Amino acid sequence: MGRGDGSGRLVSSEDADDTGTGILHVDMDAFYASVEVLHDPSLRGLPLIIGAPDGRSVVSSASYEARRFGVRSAMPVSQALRLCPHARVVPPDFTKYRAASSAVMEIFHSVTPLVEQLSIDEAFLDVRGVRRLWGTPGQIAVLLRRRVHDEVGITCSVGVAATKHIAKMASTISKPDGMLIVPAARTQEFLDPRPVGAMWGVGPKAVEALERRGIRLIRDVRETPFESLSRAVGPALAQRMQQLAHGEDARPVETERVEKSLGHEETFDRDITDADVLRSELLRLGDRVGARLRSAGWRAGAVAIKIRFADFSTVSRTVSLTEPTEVGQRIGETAVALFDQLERRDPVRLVGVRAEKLGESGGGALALWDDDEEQRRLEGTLDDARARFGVGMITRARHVGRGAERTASDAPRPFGRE
DNA sequence: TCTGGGGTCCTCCGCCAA
DNA sequence: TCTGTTGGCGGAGGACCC
Repeated sequence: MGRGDGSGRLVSSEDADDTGTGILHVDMDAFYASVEVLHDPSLRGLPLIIGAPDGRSVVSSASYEARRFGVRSAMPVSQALRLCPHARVVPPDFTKYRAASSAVMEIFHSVTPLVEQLSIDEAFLDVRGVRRLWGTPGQIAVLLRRRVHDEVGITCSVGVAATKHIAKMASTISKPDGMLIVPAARTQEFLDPRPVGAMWGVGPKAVEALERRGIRLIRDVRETPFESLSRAVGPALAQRMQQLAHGEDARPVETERVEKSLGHEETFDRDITDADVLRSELLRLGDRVGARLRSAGWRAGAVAIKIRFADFSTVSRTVSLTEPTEVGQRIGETAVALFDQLERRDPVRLVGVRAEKLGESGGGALALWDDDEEQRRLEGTLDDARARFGVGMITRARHVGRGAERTASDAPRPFGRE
């Protein structure tokens, strides 16, 4: 499968066994920093921090030279500079990054139409249908890495596996500038010894909750009864984790993405107490949101604001609009109205405005109840639930949350007052 | 010591209607 | 008319991702 290089990094040889694979996850290495080096070769080999040099900025990206000093993404720039005082701080330039990203994505699309761009610097590729053209998944990974290097000038890491989740984990482990192939038959062997936090969607809070119950490795997740896992992290995450821990991940590579919300937020250099300043800021953000809605070609069904106070506590308020809109002024005025309803008037460090498509945010979880004959009529829901949880486990189920499919109306009302 | 910005998804709660 | 139950849905907040 791969060999370690002593740093925890694991890579495969170019001709490693790739039986049963077909999904690639490609991730650029220290993307923003690499693009900056591309534009200014004198930066090569230096510890680089991408982030605004002043104010309350955090690290957007750091070169591997800076990472050696403990610098990490999302760390305040001031803290990063204490760790690595001689680092060069470069303000981010997204125009450059988007151009480099487009060039990379173009290479991917020249190999397969099944490309799912996850973010500016990573993508999934389904290469199962293009073997005749380009070779096995492992050979395609080698080809892509070479082309990204030769044609764009940066390095990337590639995970090759049978599913998206394993491919994603593999690319992370192979970083930087590596490739890791996990043949389908060795999926479980790959997963079992890894920490739960290596799973996609399991963050620090979930790790903490799991470790309190002695669940540290993916093997532990597999061997823990669903009920225990569910008590630790909730039913939705527990279900997903158990499937992933068994190597099950049927999610296809999705080439199209429908956005559900868009917004802007801004942190002030200094905390603001003047409500009029905050109101004009909300109006300005509303205008920007409106402009983006118009270019995206959809209208807001709801408007949300986010206010973060000096103590970092955050409140949000949302309101559905009677008439969907893409007019910035209307969005801004709605945001101001929401703000004026807040009672708290502490100093504010951040304000944000977001437009939502109605009925497409919020929950959608599957919840479980005790036995109830009536609910058995909801065949579709039960079948769906059985498929997710295993046969015989479900006696009663429903979907809850906004945007979820309606199921309860299929059953007779208990008190017959339609 | 200080914690960005742009998103998605999940959980919980309260209100309302049937 | 009142009360209890259920389900839908809006909203708030938080976890997580890059």
